[in-house]
Amino acid sequence: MALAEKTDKRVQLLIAAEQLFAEKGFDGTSVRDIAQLAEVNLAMISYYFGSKERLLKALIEYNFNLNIELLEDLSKNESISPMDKILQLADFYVDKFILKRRFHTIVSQEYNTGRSSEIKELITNFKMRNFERVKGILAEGQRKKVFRKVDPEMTMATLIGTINQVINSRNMYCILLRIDSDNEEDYRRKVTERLKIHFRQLLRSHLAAE
Amino acid sequence: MALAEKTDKRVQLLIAAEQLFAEKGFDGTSVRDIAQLAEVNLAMISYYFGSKERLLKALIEYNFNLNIELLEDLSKNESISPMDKILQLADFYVDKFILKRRFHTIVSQEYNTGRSSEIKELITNFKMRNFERVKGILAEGQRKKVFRKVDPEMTMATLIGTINQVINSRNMYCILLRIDSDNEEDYRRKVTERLKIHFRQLLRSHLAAE
DNA sequence: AAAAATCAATTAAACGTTTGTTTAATTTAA
DNA sequence: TTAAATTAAACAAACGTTTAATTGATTTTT
Repeated sequence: MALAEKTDKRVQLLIAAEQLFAEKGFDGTSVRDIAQLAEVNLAMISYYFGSKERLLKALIEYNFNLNIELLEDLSKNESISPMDKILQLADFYVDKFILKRRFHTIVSQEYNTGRSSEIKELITNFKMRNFERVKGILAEGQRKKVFRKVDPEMTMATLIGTINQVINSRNMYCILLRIDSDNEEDYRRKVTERLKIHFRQLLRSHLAAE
Repeated sequence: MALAEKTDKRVQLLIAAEQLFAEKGFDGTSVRDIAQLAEVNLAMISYYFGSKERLLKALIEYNFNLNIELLEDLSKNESISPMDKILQLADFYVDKFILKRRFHTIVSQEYNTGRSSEIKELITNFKMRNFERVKGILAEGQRKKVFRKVDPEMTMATLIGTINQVINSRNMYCILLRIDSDNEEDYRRKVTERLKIHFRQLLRSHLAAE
């Protein structure tokens, strides 16, 4: 708690907001909830971010700008086969989405219901960048005759949709996979492994040329 | 006639609530919004449903109890091969989820952020029923040596997750698939077809025994 | 080096709206 | 005449945001 007091209050607010927006939704969370969890005066939200909505925007912008260069490297790497490339990409998405599951839950919610077109554009751009990356690998694989012809948009929907489904139905998959919902570390490890194995089998048979 | 008029305003409220909850979220929608769109006095919400939350519960219960017998028939039918059975089930889910996309968006939102444990249990039960159905077909296919061994929980996540991804990122897929977002009928036809073809290819290669 | 000035950080309190719900009166239908 | 349906108005509580005052630390002036 002494460490928390030392930390920047701006960061404390972002952390608290991420947790609460994911658990109760943007409109279901009051600025007083956030301030209380962050142990910060509620006026600091306006002071640092201007408004509750700009706090959300800052949260989204910060998370979207993480790890982008990591993915660029993978896409350009010529020494990896398309199949390994897509499997590594799937692993990357699994790791990142599961690790930041709260944030990605917020993104899912906000893309539908959010009233801010600024935020919607942010999310659309992020999704587009990800899709272009997948589409590029699929095209490369087809050019090299190691992938068969598939629907790139639907394949993307399957990749991201499967992960989102597991994240956004966490309660259910904790029951099905017999995972203690309170043990976040155990949840992360088990779900990550199951998803990666599933994708290895699914993507191989879906993409491999006959 | 008399009965229809009696429940008329109740139905109008349910229809308006479905649209608004899907577009702006449960907490983002006020009872005044709903009453205005339904052209009904806002006190009628408490009169008919008791509260805003019980209105949501009524909406969910009503939609979950549709088409259940239709699915039971398919599962029990012994004259259909497991592969055709799972493909018909996928088609069924695609049709139903796309047709009732607004409702299923609400379900996705509310399963994470909703504070009512009653509603969460409703949704869990619905998801469980669907999973048991899929799991049964997968087991039958493996018993008859026409399916290989796959992860049932993850396969379910892929099936429902892919559809949900398309529904919950509607903006994005309208851009990608060059669909006029305002033409609901065109959207429904094109997305439904793309999803069904994709599933036919994906599930066949994923499930077929070598 | 002490005092004064400056500016960002922080606070409690108050602001005007909007929220979901209830009330009590009135209309409608049987 | 009775009960259900419908209404406008009122309710307290919660909402996001702003205010004006105060603190704390750093810089400037004396």
